[in-house]
Amino acid sequence: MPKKKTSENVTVGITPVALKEHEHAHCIDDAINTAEAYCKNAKLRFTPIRRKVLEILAQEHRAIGAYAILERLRENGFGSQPPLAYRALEFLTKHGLAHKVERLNAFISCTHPTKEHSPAFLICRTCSSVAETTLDAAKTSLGGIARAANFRMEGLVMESEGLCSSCSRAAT
Amino acid sequence: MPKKKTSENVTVGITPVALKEHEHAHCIDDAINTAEAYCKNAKLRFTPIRRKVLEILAQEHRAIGAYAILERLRENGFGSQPPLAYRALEFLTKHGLAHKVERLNAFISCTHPTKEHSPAFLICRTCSSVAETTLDAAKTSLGGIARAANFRMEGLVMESEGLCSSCSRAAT
DNA sequence: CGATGTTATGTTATAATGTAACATTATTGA
DNA sequence: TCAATAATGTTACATTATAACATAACATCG
Repeated sequence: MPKKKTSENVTVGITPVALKEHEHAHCIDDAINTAEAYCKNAKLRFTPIRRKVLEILAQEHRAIGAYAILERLRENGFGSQPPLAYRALEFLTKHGLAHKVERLNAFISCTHPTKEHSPAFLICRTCSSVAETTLDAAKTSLGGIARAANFRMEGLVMESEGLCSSCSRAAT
Repeated sequence: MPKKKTSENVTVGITPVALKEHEHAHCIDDAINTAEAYCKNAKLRFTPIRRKVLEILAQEHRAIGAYAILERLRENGFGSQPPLAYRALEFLTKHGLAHKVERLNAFISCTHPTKEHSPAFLICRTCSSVAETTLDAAKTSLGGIARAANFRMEGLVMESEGLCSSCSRAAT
């Protein structure tokens, strides 16, 4: 992350949503609260381990690998067998509360939960920050090509690796 | 693949380039010939193992995992240690002669070699066919967002999973 | 309540994917 | 032909992910 100010107030350095300087504690609270409300409404069980995994993810605007999550789980008194992490991640991604960043084989908490969307990511190769934005898959250029080919799109992975604004400036 | 006709003449069922019924032998020859010319021109070494890996990839309009490639290499008298496959794949992807499909952790031969491009893929979840098309990364919706955020895009992963035309029809 | 079906978790084992590191061989170019 | 570079051979291991089955928690309906 470009500039760390305090553990509570972090500069994130990309625009979409993980953007700009912000009270980062809000991100975590928002993610948890939104997930809680969403699960309650949809009659899904927001269990302790699922909550903890989302908390872990929401603590950073970066993607985190399953085994790193697993380590954090262990530190918090949960078991440390891979299925624990993968099952919680499956639940969170299935319901749009988190996403997998394919390019990194790692996971990130969603910054636009509840909204039906195709996520897209800007991944900084220097500071590892990952910013999420949303797309209408059908309106992308690939959507047009798919339509012309009678290909029925069901999911879209769109991720760009490069340099975020801060790191790009620093690299000059 | 939607309909197999003969080993030489295969219906591929998506439009972009792996499109339509075609003399599939041409795909393989083209891939090899283009790669050979490209390497000669760029003074790169198109070694036997690199050639064989490209041949293996070009035999299918599907993505193939590194270990499946490795097995094919072994059948052809090459060694079967992972680095053999990964090094050849690194060479081929670096020079745009093949691509990695991130969603599948697998590789596919490029159908638009030599042209500088951002590849994009339509992946059929039923028949596993993968069709490649090209994009101008900067002109995608994510390109616009990146520009607004001063994010310097260096690479783009764009992959859609869904149903190809044939499988979509069959699923009705 | 209590039986029962369903969902989630615990646990072991293993599969699949990918890389580091170093030795040897081949090729290039002075 | 020598030295530098690039490619391959080889061993070992790191990382990511899942199968399979047992137990526990929860829901709900009689």
